[in-house]
Amino acid sequence: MQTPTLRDVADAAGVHPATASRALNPATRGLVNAETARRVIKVAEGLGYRPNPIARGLKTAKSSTIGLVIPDLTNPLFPPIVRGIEDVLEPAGYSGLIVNTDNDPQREQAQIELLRGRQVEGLIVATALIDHPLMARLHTEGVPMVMVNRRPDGVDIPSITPDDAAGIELAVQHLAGLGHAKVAHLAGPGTTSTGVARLRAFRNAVRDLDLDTDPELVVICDHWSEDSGAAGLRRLLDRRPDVTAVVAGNDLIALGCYDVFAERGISCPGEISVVGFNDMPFLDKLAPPLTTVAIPHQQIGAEAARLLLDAISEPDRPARSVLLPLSLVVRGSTAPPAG
Amino acid sequence: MQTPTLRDVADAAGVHPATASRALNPATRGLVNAETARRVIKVAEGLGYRPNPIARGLKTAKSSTIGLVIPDLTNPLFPPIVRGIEDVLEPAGYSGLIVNTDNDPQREQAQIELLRGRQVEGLIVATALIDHPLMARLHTEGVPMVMVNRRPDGVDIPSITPDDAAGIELAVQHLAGLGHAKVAHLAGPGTTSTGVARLRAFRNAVRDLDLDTDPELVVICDHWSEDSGAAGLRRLLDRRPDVTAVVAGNDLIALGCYDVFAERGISCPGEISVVGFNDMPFLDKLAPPLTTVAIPHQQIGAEAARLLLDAISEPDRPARSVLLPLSLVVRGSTAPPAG
DNA sequence: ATCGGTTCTGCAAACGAGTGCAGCCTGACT
DNA sequence: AGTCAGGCTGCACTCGTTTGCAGAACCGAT
Repeated sequence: MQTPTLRDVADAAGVHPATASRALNPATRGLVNAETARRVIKVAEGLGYRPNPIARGLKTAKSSTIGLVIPDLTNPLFPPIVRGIEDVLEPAGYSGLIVNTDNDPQREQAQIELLRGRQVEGLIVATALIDHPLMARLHTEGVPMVMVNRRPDGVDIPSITPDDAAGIELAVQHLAGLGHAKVAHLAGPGTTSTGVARLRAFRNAVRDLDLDTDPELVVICDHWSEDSGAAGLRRLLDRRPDVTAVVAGNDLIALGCYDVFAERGISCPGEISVVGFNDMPFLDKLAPPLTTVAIPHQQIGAEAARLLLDAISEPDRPARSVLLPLSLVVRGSTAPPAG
Repeated sequence: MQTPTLRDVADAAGVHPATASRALNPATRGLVNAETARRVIKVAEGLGYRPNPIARGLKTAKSSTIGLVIPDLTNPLFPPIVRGIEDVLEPAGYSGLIVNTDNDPQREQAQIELLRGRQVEGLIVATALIDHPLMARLHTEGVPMVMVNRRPDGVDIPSITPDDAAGIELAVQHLAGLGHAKVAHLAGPGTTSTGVARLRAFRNAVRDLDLDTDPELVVICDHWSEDSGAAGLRRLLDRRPDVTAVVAGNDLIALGCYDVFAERGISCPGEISVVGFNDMPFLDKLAPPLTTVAIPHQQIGAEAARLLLDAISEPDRPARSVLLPLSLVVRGSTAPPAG
């Protein structure tokens, strides 16, 4: 016996499929006699009836599916966010379809095309660039979407981002408090909102705290990756070997620093302190354990999902954006400067 | 203008929808005049026609979707496997739907129910237990599925697993080669195939290499987790404080050992050497970098996806299972025993 | 007894694509 | 010229569910 269909239930209950449909759907249940409804429901349970979402989707033009666009699931930043998203989506009867773009715009476009082909009802996007024509276009086409972690400029799309400025301020204050005066920043790419926001916050912070404002203390990395971080630190050390502390754009960039420390025999935090950003898992097991700015990953995801579900159910509510608070996790990679 | 439908294409091309359908579908294209087909295809491209998979799925009873059942996406072992899977699924026109079970059988059942409700055409399951009635039932019901990483006993389901025995042998040989005689094993739970296979392999290896075979040197951990690993090592040290090397059931258990080392002031690898299993990302950044048995994560996923696609297209081909080769990655957590 | 109004149920038409079957046309062969 | 085969195309139905509309049954009020 195949999985029973609505018609089977209706036949077994002695009613018309339409009535069965109404009885089974909580929203329309009021239209049918309470007694009949009860009977239909009982029969449906007895048969183990599960409505076919494909058929329903065809009729209602809804897929109960939303697309998750991330750069790379393998990046430890994303799994917790994805879980946060799914934990909200699931009780709402939605499922998430994950695609990886590998930060390739071409691939991103293709993947989003694919998602739209699958009739997703909305998009949660973690690949935003500051200048992102594709996102702008989708937005004007009315595709419900929310950005996580990063956001494009000048487009009124709802977003959930960490409070980058506050996070960097926390990091710089911590280092200044330890006595560091020559603090550098390995910034993320200038094409991402997080990259520029953190850089701007860094500049403000060093100025406000009367630290060294030499522009040579800022190096912009090409990617949010270990390798780019390592390359950035090498460049920095070649220009300013006297630097005593580094605020990394994110944890991966900080990990790149560790590689350079090993390579050049620099002791951390003895000679140079490092602060990361994101608080990826297992950072506490590093040598030394990485001091970093912690963002509430799961909460970011959950909040994003909620926002998207809102946007889907009330399409013309104004875009709402949320800035999530974060905290500094002090571990072993920061210490007062030598001497 | 909404996304164009098959009827739109047909109208624009001046043919009947049925003809358009046949022209667009490579499998049936031979039935229509080559010239007509060309024209229809051209028009379809012009309009940006994308077949609606929901409608197609309704008619063909295929969803082009497969379910990925994993314990927890947040566990670093899984993202690479998932990527491997999706990299194969995508070109084949399939998408993966991920669910997390948190190792809760109740939740697992509910999630799988949900996946089946969404008409997935097959399942890739990473949550197998040795005794797993649910999987056995699904298998007899004819649900195409393949197991990754772990497999149930006594059921003829295709699976992709690492060669656990060979891996453990590699680890024990390495330690024996360094001069260790008192090697312990922190085994994973006996409810999982990997747990028992690795334990059995460990027992064989220590016997074959003439090492200490004291059963007290084996501790079975309740879960594949840091905490369980830490608890296991504490128990071990209380019984056999003279142990000089530990083969951990997996990397998380090994990480738990690191916690105990810190807690009790034990130096690694000075006093105790540790070998992990799986080669999760970033293990090389630990202090000390963890020696571990590397499994080809992406390849496991890719192979699993291929096997499943095969099983879907040829349902009564006999189940094929693959044992993937692995290698030992020697890092800093292993050294000759003191003295 | 008639009417108006509920309350419930059934009918039938969708949604977008796939497909067996019938029928058209063309061309070739007798 | 008539027949037949074969190649294309169109018709109409189907997948499982939802939903506007119509009609049945029943109630109370006139």
